[in-house]
Amino acid sequence: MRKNNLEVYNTLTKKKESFVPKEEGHVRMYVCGPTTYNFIHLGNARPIVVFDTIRRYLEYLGYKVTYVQNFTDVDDKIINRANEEGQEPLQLSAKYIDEYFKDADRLKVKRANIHPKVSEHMEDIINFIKGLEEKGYAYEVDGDVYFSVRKFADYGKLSGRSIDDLLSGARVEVDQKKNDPLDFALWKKAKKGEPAWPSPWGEGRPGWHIECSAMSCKYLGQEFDIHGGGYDLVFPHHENEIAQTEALTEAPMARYWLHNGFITINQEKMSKSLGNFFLLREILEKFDPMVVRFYLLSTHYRSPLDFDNEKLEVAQKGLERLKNSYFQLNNGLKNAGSFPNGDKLKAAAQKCRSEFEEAMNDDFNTALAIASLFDLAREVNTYLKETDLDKESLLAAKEVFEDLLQVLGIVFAGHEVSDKKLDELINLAISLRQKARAAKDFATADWLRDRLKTAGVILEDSPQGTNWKLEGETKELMEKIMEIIIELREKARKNKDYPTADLIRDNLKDVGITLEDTPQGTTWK
RNA sequence: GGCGACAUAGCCAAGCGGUAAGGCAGAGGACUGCAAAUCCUUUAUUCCCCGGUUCAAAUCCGGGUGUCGCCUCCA
Repeated sequence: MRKNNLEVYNTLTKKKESFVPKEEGHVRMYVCGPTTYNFIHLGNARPIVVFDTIRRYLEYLGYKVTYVQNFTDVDDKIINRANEEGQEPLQLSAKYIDEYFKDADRLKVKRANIHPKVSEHMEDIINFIKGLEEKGYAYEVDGDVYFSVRKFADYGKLSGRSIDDLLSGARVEVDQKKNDPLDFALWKKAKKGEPAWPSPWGEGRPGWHIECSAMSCKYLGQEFDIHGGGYDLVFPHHENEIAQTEALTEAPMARYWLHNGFITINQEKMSKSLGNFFLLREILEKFDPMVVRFYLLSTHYRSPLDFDNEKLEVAQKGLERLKNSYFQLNNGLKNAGSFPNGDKLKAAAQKCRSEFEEAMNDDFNTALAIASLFDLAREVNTYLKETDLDKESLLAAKEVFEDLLQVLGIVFAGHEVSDKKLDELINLAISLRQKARAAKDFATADWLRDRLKTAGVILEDSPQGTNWKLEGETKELMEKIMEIIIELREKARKNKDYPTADLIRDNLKDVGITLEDTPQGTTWK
């Protein structure tokens, strides 16, 4: 366990507090997940990434984390959508739960320990409501069950409003069935054609808020450590959860309430009702998932984050800088030895780690934490200009780099490989050989054929052109062929045959491969 | 109408009482056969405005102005 003095901003107390879990060394957290009637949009992605990062940092500190994220799979919007599409509601939501995981996986969001669904917790929910009824906090009216808000003295403590404020600002049409306009539904009587479950109050389904109370209680118990979600859940969702849970258990529901700010478009909240939302997968068509993740973490989680393509492009460039540095670091490691010139780098690595931790300890300030990574990248890049590289120092920097990227959930993909690219590369190699043959440079042509053969690409010349066969895995083949092409270009450069060298570089660019000449040799990406 | 948040360079964004991080963009220079990448220098006498507290304020207090959010489903 790392020593820490983590402070988190608690919506409940409206200030930063020292973070102390109820059980030493173990953090229990619950994060409100999506209602699954569509693909997730960027606004949904923010809390997912933010709380995943918080979880990763807690784990980095050495805590055991029990992470629960629910799916709301029984809901009006799901039912409506399913009716429109002539589908079963639960089928529809199951589909979007699948799709949710596809998106979350691409963003490198770790799976929760438990992903409870409403549809699978009817008994827990019903028992919870029964308990409230027994305690006098709930009442039934014609198959509906409501929570008596006025019976719960602390109502409003999370969102900071009084019952009178709520009444004066009420925009809701008063439902005559309720005893009090503020009361909210715990259980809704089934309408015709709706999914319904049997209950002591007849066929019906749960209200929205009760699921989180019942499921968090079931998996995390009383007074769990962190309850998270978007800021728009503070009222009424979380307020109502508190009322239900605390009325029943007579214990605090959660110790720390964390809420992330909104994604905005032109300064306006991105939301389904405004229709100004972007589906995550639309964005992932244009941008690497890691760029999106990096962008989401480049601002403090409680601040609003404005979205447009340009901002993603900036994030992309920034991440690229880190990525270049990280890969050049690995490249430098190949020929590193033991030299006494790495003290500054080692110190920088250590400084980076401590600044990163300090930033994260201050209410998960990822924006500041990322800045420490940029500082390390600069030191690494500077050190890489040395002719003698010290392995131990490079490894120290690499370890910090990797540990911290792991916390952020950023993974740098290695060389992108695909069969299509492999084909293009081989065709390029063949055309280069053809060029040599045309120039009667048979030495080079044969050299190329032999080297390719060793690599697993067998060329066969025929009157119709050159055919080829492959032996081996795509990834290995690509690495080897690149090695050969770079070697070929190196030869040309030595002979000051720059037109050929540049032609090779340009052709590679067309395939989507960029060459970089460094003191340690040429690398590609 | 009630409640709340925020305003920092061309853009994004930290800092939240001790004399303005970081990224992107721009300018100049270095390296390079040319590129790419990288490095160095440079870019806010000042943090929306006006008062106040303090030896000291972007940071605290009061008053404006502007933007946004919640009070209805929302992450």
